[in-house]
Amino acid sequence: MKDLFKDLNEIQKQAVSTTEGPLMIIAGAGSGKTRVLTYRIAHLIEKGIDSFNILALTFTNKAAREMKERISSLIGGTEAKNLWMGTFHSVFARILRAEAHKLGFPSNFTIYDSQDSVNVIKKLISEMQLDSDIYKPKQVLGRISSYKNNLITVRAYFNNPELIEADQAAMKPKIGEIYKAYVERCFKSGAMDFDDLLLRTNELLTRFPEVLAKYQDRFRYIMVDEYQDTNHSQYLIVKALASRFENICVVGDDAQSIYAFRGANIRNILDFQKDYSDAKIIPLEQNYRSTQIIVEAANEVIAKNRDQLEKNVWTQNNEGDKIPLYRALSDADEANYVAAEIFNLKLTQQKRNKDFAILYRTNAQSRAIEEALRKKNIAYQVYGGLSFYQRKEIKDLLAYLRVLVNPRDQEALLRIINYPARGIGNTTLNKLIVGADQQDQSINEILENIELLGQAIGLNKPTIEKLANFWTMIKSFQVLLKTEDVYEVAMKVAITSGILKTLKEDDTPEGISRVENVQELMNSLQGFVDEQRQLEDGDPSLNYFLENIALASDLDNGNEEDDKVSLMTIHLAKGLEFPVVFIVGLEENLFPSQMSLNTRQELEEERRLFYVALTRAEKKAYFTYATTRFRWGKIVDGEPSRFLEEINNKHLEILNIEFKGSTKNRSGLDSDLFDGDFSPRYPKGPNPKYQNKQEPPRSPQNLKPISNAKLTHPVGGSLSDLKLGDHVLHDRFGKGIVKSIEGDPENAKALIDFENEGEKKLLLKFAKLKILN
DNA sequence: ACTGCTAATATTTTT
DNA sequence: TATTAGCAGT
Repeated sequence: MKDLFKDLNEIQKQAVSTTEGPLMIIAGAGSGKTRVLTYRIAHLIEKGIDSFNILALTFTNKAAREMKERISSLIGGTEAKNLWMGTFHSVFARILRAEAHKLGFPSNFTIYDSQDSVNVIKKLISEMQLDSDIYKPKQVLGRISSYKNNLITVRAYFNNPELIEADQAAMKPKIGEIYKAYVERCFKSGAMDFDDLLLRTNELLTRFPEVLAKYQDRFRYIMVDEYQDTNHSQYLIVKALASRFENICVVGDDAQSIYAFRGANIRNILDFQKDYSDAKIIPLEQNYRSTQIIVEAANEVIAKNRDQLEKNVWTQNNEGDKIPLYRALSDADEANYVAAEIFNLKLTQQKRNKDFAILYRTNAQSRAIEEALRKKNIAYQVYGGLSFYQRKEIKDLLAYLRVLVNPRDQEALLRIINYPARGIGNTTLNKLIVGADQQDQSINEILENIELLGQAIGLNKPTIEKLANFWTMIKSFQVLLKTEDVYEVAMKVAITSGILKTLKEDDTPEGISRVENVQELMNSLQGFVDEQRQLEDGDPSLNYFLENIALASDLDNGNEEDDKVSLMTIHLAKGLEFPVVFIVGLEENLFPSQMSLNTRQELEEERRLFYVALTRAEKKAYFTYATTRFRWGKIVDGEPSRFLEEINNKHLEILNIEFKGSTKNRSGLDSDLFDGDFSPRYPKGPNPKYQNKQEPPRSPQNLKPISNAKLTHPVGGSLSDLKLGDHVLHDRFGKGIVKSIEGDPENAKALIDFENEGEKKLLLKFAKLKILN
């Protein structure tokens, strides 16, 4: 235990020690927000508040994990054990599992990701014989999502003439019908989508006062991070839970609100004082992260926004380097510049790969950069984009696992019923779907009794046979699940179902990488089982594994120890910091995005996004833009982003152009603005015409990012002579010291204090520990 | 019922 | 441009 207050400045101390009553902390970029939150929780626990009574909601699972670790290393011991900390989605998914039966859901309900949702909608649209050109599944889902986030249920929708008229005016009068069918289908499948996790929580808390009372009583101290990015649904949950004790602390920065597109409502933070009239407001304005130049440049840009709270972010840090601005001839040239610069800084300033981040507006921009980094042999990690768990081969295998847990999950069932091909075609499927509908049963129930019901719904003998075989196989997996661990079952599924065999038949590079991906999934299952078993309160169930991956973000999959350059969208970079940050693609119509140029609000969100990007940098930031770029398969011309002009030139180091910052004349084909004088400091990229000819074959390493679980073998042999004070090494948690050992030799547990992860109780039987002495 | 081709679609951001 | 879904032919 240490003196919590000595690491804090005066204002931070106030924020930490104000524990009672509503509190809003307006935390400017880099002002030590995470530190304040962790210290505040540690302080609460030290004061004697049971960690059981504390709820902390974060924006990513990664943030939650890191904070929890920091808290336990601050206060030591296991006092923080009962602390609930996680994203809205994961915390309330857990609560919903416990209470699901009240809402008519099974407790092992499936969580649909957006892909699943779109697929369901697509099927519904075709079942309803609607034109999918008018009802674009993605758009429809977006519409439904925004209803849900604003707590407009199906019934509320049909009671609201304005909404109906709006959809009619948009020539989409059937939206309500689709919404209704979608909700019913999800319910029937025992599934919730992302928005449901919040909407159903609201339903739970309003319909069952005793449930509300229970959680109100439990969560006496509530903290919400990134409050500026909460949506209405989240806002109502927080408000309901906090209304009894009103010990609610929200932390946020209106200047960093970047999720309006998915329903985030900046009013939540702007109106906090209206909701809690005795709320205290504490502004954290001193930036500890970035150089003066970075802070000033960021302030200059954000000042152009109209909607914001008054705030003055400042720093005592060094002035730092000016921000280089590089004008590239093409996206390839831009990428080569970035790669060359990283190469140089590594040589001249002993920087490591992981000191660098390259941030872009859209995922598609990573391609060119990846190529340039590969040419220079710089290790990198791309976050986001098509995630590992969205790959087809992975989704297929996961669909099997999902059906084992929740046989009602129709989406998963239909995905695998004829994969690998087993002669169950569309005709059969249609009969099944129609039959299930007529009998008012779900498809799995039909399959359960296929021998009896098969003929009734018009199936012939051989088909019934095939379906029965399929279902017998699924049931055998379910039996296996009772005795074997998740990894064993998944392995069995992959082999018995024929998935592995089918994939292995394809020996093209893509096919090989698919097999590797499945192997990788197996590794991560193995890792999951190992890790959960080692933890005293671990949960190695398949159900928990599936929930974890459904709610995992791509950030959760990186491996901190790897020395790699990070590539990600600016959205993903929120909350992170890096010594050197490249912000690339600073062009009009790209950043700000052309989709955002219609309204002031949208443009202001882009500007906040730029602010977030720039304030990720600690020591040095770089700007680049390209005058031509490959987009939609065409070369398009680009002009420098307006955000560049909003920065005072004295903060920029303009490399290879005459850049007239404040000029308003951006219309001329920039020949008069930027003539000649390309600095020869860096080699030019290849002529865009040729750039795809040389694409090196994608090495498999780059295709399997994700799992950090490597198949490891137990080290060190017998641990029976492990004793107090021993230094040990764990392949996941790192170095630690043995604090205590308990239990009989067969099931001995050891409490180990890890240097970086805090204390953990491990089962020696499973823990792969190496004694270091 | 399966295979291979054509056509459409995508590129704003994601729990 | 790159991927994928849907369709038509066998």
